[in-house]
Amino acid sequence: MLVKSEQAITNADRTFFQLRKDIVEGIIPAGSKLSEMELSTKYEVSRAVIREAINRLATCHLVERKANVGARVVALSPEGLIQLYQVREALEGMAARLAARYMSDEEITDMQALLDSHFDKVKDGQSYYQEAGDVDFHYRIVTGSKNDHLISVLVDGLYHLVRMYRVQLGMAGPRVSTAFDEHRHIVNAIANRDEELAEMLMRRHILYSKNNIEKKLNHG
Amino acid sequence: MLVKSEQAITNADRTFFQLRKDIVEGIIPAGSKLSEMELSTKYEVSRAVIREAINRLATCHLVERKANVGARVVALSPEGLIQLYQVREALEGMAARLAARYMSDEEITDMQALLDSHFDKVKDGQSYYQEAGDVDFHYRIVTGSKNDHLISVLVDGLYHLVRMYRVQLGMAGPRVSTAFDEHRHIVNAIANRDEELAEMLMRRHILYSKNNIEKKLNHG
DNA sequence: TGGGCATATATTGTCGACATTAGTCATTTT
DNA sequence: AAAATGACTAATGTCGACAATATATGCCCA
Repeated sequence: MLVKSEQAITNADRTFFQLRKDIVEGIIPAGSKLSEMELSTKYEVSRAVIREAINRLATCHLVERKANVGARVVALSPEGLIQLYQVREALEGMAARLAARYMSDEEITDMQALLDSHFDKVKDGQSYYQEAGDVDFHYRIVTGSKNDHLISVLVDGLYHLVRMYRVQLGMAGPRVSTAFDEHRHIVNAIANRDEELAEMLMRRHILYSKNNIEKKLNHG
Repeated sequence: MLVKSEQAITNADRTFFQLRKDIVEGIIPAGSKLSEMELSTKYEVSRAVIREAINRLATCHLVERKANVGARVVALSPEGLIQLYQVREALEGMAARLAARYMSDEEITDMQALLDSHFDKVKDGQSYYQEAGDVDFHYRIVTGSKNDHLISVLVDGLYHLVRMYRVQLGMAGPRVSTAFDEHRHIVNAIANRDEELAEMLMRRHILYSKNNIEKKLNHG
């Protein structure tokens, strides 16, 4: 897994990261109320830093805040999941297109190597790396787009919500081998600088993921 | 112009809206530093509300903040503009697709009427309404997508940056009549529930806009 | 008994003061 | 003389207390 450049400088940073982690992993239940006083005692910081952390979480769409009332952790719903994947399809499709245009040959080579190593690990049945591998792949494509807005919206925002759904609804996969083939085809399109195909394949890849998760939501 | 549902409840809200307005309209110059103390005296509120307002502006990508250093208004650049329109193309294309799927017949009828009224005004040469009409049209499509993420990212975030570029680089149009035809075609596609066409036309519409603005940037 | 109003309480919003950090400038040392 | 180091300054980060608001409680009245 890539080491994120998110480095906690200030207390507000640390508290924000910790709160986000606890929300994504369900330690703080979805839909629950966030009391500033309560959290400030629990995390041993002042209310000001809690407030800042909550405000940041609100911009990630991980909590919803109402003036003079307070903040609640978002509720997970099938509609929310569908909307999330609709946006992912649009943004990551564009990211793949831009990656095909802007990624350097070296970046592409690295990504191919990354895919090879992931393939070996998955072949050996190391299911632990499945999600990490998937995250890594999408992360590379997005950063390869060289588009700051795209990167920020996806990496700082949507991906945490995606992970929250995965963790709390227990979506570990499978769909591993087929997803790997799809990743390969996308990388090939990018290596061939075929923007059109890269975008189309990425959009279908995300559509398939959505359908897979929806199926689990309904039948599982 | 639609009345936005953004209602200022708290002082931080008011200060945030005011600051955003002043930044978008260039009253606070692009690239300039935002001093918390200075602003707190200027806007007659405490540093805490200024801090919250600045944090919110940072999530809109209107200012950039560095820990222990401060915040600066974003700098306008051709690359930034291109990146902005790349994201718009992806998101509004998807919005048009979803609008074709989810908008009610009544909403579509209203939108057609809106377009008619805009056409009359533009035909009479009321150039004042050109930008307002364009904003209105895109706003309807986005909200018609019924996708909260899409709506939030575009309406609360990117559109203000778009307006900042328009205002400060003096992009009033023309391209009015041709843009109107494009709007018509998009609405027709939505009325026909043709998702594929609606997305494609919207993406081309935004691409044309980008090319138009780029041309002005280079030759004007 | 049920509804509406006033009070009470607990939470959020706001503020000014203190702590900490980054940047600047002068001094010192090689 | 140039570079490094140290204190100084001015900004941001953090805190606890006060003010304003929303919700809950209980009382009064129809």
